[in-house]
Amino acid sequence: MSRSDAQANRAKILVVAEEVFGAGGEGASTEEVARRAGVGIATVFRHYPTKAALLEAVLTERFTRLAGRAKAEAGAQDPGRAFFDFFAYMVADSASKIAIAEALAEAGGALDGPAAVASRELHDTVGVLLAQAQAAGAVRTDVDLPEVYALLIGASRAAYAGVGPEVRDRSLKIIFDGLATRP
Amino acid sequence: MSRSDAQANRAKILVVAEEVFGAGGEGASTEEVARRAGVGIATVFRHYPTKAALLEAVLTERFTRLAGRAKAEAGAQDPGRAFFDFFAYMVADSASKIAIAEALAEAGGALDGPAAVASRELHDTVGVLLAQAQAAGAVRTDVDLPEVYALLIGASRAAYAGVGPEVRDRSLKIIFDGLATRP
DNA sequence: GTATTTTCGGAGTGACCACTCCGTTTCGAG
DNA sequence: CTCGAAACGGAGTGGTCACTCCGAAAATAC
Repeated sequence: MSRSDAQANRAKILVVAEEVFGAGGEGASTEEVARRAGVGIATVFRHYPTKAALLEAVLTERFTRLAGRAKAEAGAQDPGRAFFDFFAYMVADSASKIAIAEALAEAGGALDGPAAVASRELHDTVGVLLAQAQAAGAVRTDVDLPEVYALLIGASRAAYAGVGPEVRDRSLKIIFDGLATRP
Repeated sequence: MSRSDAQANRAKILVVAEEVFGAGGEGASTEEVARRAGVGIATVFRHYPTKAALLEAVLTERFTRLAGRAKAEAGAQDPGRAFFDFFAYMVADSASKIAIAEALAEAGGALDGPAAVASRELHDTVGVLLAQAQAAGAVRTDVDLPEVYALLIGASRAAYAGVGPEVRDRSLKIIFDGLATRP
């Protein structure tokens, strides 16, 4: 059993790290995380032995949360709406999370460990949403998961740039029009 | 008049820097550039006084080249085709050029100096291509330059990720379908 | 061919950052 | 309250990287 103050610190570090890496990308420093969490540097490294481990913990947390949200949508009564809603949600959510978008971009390749598992889970759940939306006639049946996922990644990364919410939404609308079945 | 060997080095450094930053992003080291160019570090810094200056030179060069290509397309007999061709060309071209895509993403905001001028020129020329394509009836008239440019940036950044050419082309096709006028 | 001047190379320098060591503090069981 | 164990903070360490200094080398002028 670990001490309760240690558990609290561990949790706080995770939360702060998500903010810090979200704002500054992978380049943000561990000291910044420690400072903003109100702990010493050593405490961060005690809980997460390397910077990579900390980043992995952040990503795992985030992928898992997104996958959970996607799964919840997967039960919806309107699969078309569910698909497009989740797409828009994830893009908007990534707007302040560079690290996530960066990691997503890498995810095809090099990730390993728990984060890779969580990433795959997210990927697969988006696949389910897509299949359901296609079955319901809301999304063209001649598009496949790889290109849809690529669009999702691209829109997420673009969303981080100086692009405001209005432009982001208009961009999404164009993508959605490209994905939707023709009336 | 500068010595001819110095001019040759200066040019070679620019070319190599484009490769190195293209492959490794802004994080790539100046020493790497020097090594691959076959010159000493001091030589790089003599020609480009800071790393930022070197990066700016690379970006300026690249933006100017892209803008030139866009301008050439602007005279084409089929403006719709010209617009979509240039869009696809730029995305494919960015696939091996992270630094460019990153800089494009920033371009709304913080760039300054010659690179900013070149970036704006590219932006404006894309605007011309868009307007011509719309006038020719190839692109929906209810889309505007900001969202089109956002899509261009997003697609360029996504293209760098592990996404292969086939998936990239299928993603582009979806975007193009969203941009095209309905039959 | 020699003198002069430009350019070169690479060993330094200082700042930054991931990560470690250890004396001190704090928790919680008895 | 007391005491041992668990956890903490922050000064230190090694490595990396942007950038500088200066003696050596090479190019043009004559």
